[in-house]
Amino acid sequence: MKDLVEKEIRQKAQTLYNYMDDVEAKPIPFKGDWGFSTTIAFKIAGTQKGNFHNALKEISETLASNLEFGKEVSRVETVNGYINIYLNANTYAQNVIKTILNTQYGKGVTKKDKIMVEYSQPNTHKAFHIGHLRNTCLGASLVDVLRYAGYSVVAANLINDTGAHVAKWLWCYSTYHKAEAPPEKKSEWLEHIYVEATQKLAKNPEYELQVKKMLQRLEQKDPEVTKIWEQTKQWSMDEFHRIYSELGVQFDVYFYDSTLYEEGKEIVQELVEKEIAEESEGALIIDLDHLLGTDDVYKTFVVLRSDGTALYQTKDLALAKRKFEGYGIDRSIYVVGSEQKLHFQQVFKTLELAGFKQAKKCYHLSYELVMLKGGKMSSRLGNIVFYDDLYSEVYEEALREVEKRDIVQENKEETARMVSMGAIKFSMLRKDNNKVIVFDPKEAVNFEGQTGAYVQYAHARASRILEKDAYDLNAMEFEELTVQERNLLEVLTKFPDSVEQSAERYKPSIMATYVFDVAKAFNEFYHACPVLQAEPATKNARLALVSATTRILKSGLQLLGIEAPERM
RNA sequence: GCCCCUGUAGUUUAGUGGAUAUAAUACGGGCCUGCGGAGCCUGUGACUCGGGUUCGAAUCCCGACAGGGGCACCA
Repeated sequence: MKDLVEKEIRQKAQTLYNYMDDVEAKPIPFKGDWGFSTTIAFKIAGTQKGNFHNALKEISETLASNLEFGKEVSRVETVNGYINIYLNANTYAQNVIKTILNTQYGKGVTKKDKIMVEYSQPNTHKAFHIGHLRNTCLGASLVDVLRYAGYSVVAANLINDTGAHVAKWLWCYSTYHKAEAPPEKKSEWLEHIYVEATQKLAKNPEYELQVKKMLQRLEQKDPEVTKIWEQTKQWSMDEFHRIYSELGVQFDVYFYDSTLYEEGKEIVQELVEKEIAEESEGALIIDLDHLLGTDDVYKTFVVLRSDGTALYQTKDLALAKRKFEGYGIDRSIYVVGSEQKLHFQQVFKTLELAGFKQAKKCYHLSYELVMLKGGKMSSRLGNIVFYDDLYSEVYEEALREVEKRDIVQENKEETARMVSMGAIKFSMLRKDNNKVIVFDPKEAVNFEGQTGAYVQYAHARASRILEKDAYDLNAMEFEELTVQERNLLEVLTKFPDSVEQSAERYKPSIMATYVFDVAKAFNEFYHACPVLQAEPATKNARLALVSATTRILKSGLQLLGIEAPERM
């Protein structure tokens, strides 16, 4: 409908005023008025000479009187230059509900771009913490949102299974924990050894040499080291797969650092031959500012350690190429924390200098950190909040809540699982990417207000009504629509736009906010408008409306990776 | 010092140039035995400051101020 309104305005603006730009219709911002509004008269008046306000008045009135719509529009009027198009509520409501129930509402048209989204990127030999959780929720949701918006998407993960942190871990393990097997909680145990290594090195810097040696042996595929590495790495991988399955996250491709550094080193050699990379203090570097003619922006970029071992950036150069060459993608998105912004600018600029054409199609989707009240999480300080601990705490709280209600007799554990997972994911997604999340344990176990549980609850309530009676779409007839019905319907019609916005701007937070708005509108409707007790005609119409609402809630939640329980 | 991000009710937050700034939470006051009170209604309360662009600025530009992150062999 919005499209139709926009199209009609665009057409008349063209024929009457030769106005070629795009036209946007927005909802009339006043409570109780249902329809669309456009500010086009302001824009046309702005291009004309003479008195602005006279022109504005004349244009808006001429345009308004020339607009022609079908029976879904009740009237058109102008107010201070705004042109308001009021909807015929009953007819429009019927069409909206039918569209929602009979089509894949909000599903974008198939787009030609194939996009790779790389996210999660856990480090083996370390624990999965709430920082990874934000990344993983964000990436997983983005994949779903982009797919729903019509893109073809490859979900990729990069396992950081080699490098300095692994060498540090292996050193500590083989000198102090030789042949030790992990306990049941592998994740935490792995992390402990890493922390122990860091502490030992801080106290005795002379051990650094041993770690360095370990890294070299690892890269040279020393059989003894490789054997331990493979075994211990597997423990990490087991944990990751368990966690991904709990989160309901799936990847199409797994990349491993350990399979990238050799190719990375070759690329570095080419860069040396092209005189892009040069030697400095034994290491190979790229003086980006010098090459690009900038001043202190891109800094120097180290691409190979002085002992010949690879860095993260060495591998990233190879990975960028492998993505485009191996998967036929048009765009490559890296979901990585904002603290690595400079790193990716350096990687992409280097690729550009090296003549890699798709360098401009690489995009670092940065998001802000998850912090604690006291500041950053750090292994050294031992203040990391692990995913496993967070989950069990929230789960216990959800289970206590569930047990208070006799509506859920069976599947208490399953319901608690859905609710706790929903709470965690929603809290990770509802904020804008570039805002810091300060993790608060009290807030994490809260199921009131702007939370996943609130949205799920609305869905459960709506589902329960539908269990109790059936409706006939063809006989749907609204009498006078109540404010709450109109408001709910208006919110429902915004779904396609929210999908598109989330996808184009890479912001699942838009979908989270949207889904909350739907739940809010539904709860208001629920209290004001009886469904099952209403007169037959109204009951039928309201049942259809409730049904449409559950559809949207479920689809929206799904795009966030959140399940929609029917009872809770 | 340089680069990036963020400044909106006490706190958390929506808002990619349009009318009366969106919610949550906290605090105060209410909700009839009507589909489930993880809910609803109601009151109090906000655009960091100074310039500029524009018919119109929370939104764009410039400059302050405040917080966070990054800047050579970590990822």
